[in-house]
Amino acid sequence: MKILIADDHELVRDTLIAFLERETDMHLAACEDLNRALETIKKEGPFDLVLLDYSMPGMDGLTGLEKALAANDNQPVAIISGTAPRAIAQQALDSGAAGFLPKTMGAKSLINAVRFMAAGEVFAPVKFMTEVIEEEENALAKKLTARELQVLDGLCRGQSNKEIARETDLQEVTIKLHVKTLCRKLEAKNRTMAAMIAKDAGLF
Amino acid sequence: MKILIADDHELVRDTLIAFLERETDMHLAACEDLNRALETIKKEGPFDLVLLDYSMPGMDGLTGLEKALAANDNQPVAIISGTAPRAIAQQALDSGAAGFLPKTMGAKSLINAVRFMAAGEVFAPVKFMTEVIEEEENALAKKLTARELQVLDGLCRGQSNKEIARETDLQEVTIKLHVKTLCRKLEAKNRTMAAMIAKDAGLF
DNA sequence: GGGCGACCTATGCTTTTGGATAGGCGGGGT
DNA sequence: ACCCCGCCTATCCAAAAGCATAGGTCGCCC
Repeated sequence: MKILIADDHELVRDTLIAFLERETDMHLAACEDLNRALETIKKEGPFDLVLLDYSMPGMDGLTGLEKALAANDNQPVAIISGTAPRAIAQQALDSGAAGFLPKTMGAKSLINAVRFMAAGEVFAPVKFMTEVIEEEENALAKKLTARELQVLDGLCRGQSNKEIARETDLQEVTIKLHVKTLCRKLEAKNRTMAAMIAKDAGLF
Repeated sequence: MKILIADDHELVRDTLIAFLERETDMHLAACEDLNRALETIKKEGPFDLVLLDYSMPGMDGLTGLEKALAANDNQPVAIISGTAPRAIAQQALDSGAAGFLPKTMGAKSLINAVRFMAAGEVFAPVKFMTEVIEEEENALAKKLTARELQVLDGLCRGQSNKEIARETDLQEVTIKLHVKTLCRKLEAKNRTMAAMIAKDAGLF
């Protein structure tokens, strides 16, 4: 099993290699930026798995991923990152990455993840992928008052102002006011867009 | 490493055990329903991983999962199923399951998944979790004509009828018509609800 | 060739939204 | 005490959305 690791932090490369070599029978290669990685892939044939650091010279977001995938005959290429948020992880997977590894992962889990991806499976730590969603919820939710959230919930269920007014025991005009401030705070043009933004943020 | 497998299909139990014993050094136990599984857990102490079939006598949806988690000192308990849809998988993970294994998984991947979960990670096959979304997309999308999808896209971006009309080079009244038929087909009361339904279905 | 469904347009009408402007009430901070 | 802010209400108006009804083209299938 041939694995290529590309990361500009020498420490990360070395520990990763040391650990994988000790615990598995994998054949490892490493380099410190994308261009060298691409060269190595061309020279030493397709790897069973390529690990790319997300913030590494030459990566340019996810275009580096696509280049590596092309170079490696569409064999598994995964992204590894210490800082990238969950949204990047999702994008990476959508772009055909074999997985996404946050550097916060335990070493044992990492080995298993590597085995997984080399076997052709797609891997992403469920914890990481779901945890951060809650953060976003709060980030958006804490900008809104309790009332506004209540009204926003109504919007997301497609209720009219009148219906929301009945449910909240307020006047219809008041709901209009809240809808307007919601649109301002969420930078939405109208109620529908506000509802979509709330939905996108994982709220409700 | 101690693993307990509970499945009412003897064939599944046997092949699983045979495979895991041959490929790993795990100590395996097996039983054919939830009650026996709970007894085994109590008698033979906490397991490093418990695999529960989702449709097995005594499971009663996910309450069986919770019982097993309690019995096993909150050590990893995972759900394995051949038929359960992705929604169940999500619920299971939310309820504290260590993972979700569709029976369609390859044997090699399965071993890795077992290792993973025994190590305390949460596992779910990304392919499975995202694939099914596409099915739903189509189920909804194929009820709609091309035009209607085009209009629905506009709704989801919070556009007004007029804006959609400009983009599609149609009259505003025509957009109104499509919105109406969309609401009928999607069983929505208004444009906002239609947009939310589309979003929920994973469309756009 | 007739029927049917997707698609487009039109008119006329009511309801809902969205926006502006203005004011009252209560709590928290300076 | 004063001001600001969240919250609620009010009135007026214009725009957008929703609904009904009616009619036209086109392609497909029996």
